[in-house]
Amino acid sequence: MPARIVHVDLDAFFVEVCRQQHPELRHVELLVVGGRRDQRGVVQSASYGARRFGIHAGMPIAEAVRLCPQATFFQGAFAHYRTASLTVRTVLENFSPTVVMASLDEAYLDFAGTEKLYPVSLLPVAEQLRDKVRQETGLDCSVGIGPNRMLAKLASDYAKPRGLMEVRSGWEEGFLAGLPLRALPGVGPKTAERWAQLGLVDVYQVQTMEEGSLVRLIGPDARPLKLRAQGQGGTVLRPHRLPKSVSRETTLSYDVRDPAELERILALLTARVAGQLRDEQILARTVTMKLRHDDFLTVTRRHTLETATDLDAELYHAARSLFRTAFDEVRQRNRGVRLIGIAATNLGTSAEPDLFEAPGRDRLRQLTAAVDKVRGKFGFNSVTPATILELRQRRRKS
DNA sequence: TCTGGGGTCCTAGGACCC
DNA sequence: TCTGGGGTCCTAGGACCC
Repeated sequence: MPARIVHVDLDAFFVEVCRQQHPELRHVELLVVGGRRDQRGVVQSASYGARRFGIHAGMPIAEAVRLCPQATFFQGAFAHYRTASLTVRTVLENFSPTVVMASLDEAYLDFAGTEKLYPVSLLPVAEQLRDKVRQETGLDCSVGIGPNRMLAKLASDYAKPRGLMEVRSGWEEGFLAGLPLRALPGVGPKTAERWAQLGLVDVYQVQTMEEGSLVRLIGPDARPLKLRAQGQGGTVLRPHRLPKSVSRETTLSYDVRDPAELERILALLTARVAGQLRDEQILARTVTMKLRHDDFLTVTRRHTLETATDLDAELYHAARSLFRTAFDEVRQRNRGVRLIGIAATNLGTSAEPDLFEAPGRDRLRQLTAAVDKVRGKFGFNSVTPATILELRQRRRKS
């Protein structure tokens, strides 16, 4: 019995959520969301009208401005996206017990075991699902149905916007034959370009080529590519996975050369990461610090701790010494810093307390718990390191 | 045109151990 | 004094996704 996976993809999600939150944007046909027109950044999502000017997600804001100066540029709020996404999820949960959000605007649903209920096609359910999402959230979506995740997703891509598409088992190769390799998940711009240089552009070519020739042409990627071109893909949906990393990074509005200022920002980002770790009851053993020089050279430095932690002070201690090492290079190259970030990886649960905790750590933990309590009541910014306060005041003055 | 922020997964080399 | 092979952990970087 082939699996039955449904992929739901919200149409222009960020744009539509912004319209809902800001009525003055409702009738703006050329709307670009992601940043203001004078800000550093990239397009998060563009209205279908703006897309006709060639604007798409991932494009630098400055280029979008050049392509369509008359468009409205808007920066939305993450909290609104998250709320909308949770509402959609709730609607979807009425259709299947297994709903896995792949991102804020995408979900996979498992319809295994519904063969008696819907013996031939899931299209009628998909239609109900689309209408229900529209009715409950005001958002449009496209729905793809397939015998695995890859085909369900490609089907929803094909159906966009507001469409439905089902790839029944037996039709996989026929459906894929019309697509470029670039459409396959995992084939990004670099890989597509490399293969194009070798004359390999379309899925159809991979389907018809003998595996031996394909191996000689592109090497060890041949076998997995061949399988995907034939329509094979994962069928298991795994909900509630422990995250592999928790990170915060920020591109500064101007390039910074003062290490003290960067350390203050690093402290703030670290506090956010540590707060999330405690929220989710996760401990981290590895701290990664990231710097992007103003010429876009990007450097990471990481350190693995003796003992896993979720405490600001311990994470920051590691992050700061990594920063100091990495900043030497910035100085030697005589550059500024464009981006700074921190990631916690090597994660595990903090379910059971450590009976052999180092002395002194207990007090640090109590202090942190007190801070979390205040933040729980009054918001994250109600408690900040003194160094951050100074940063805020300076920003306010400038 | 001047390139976000949050992630996942993979590779490759070196240290270290048996 | 010139050396294996496998496993695991660590670091750094890169491709990719939305």
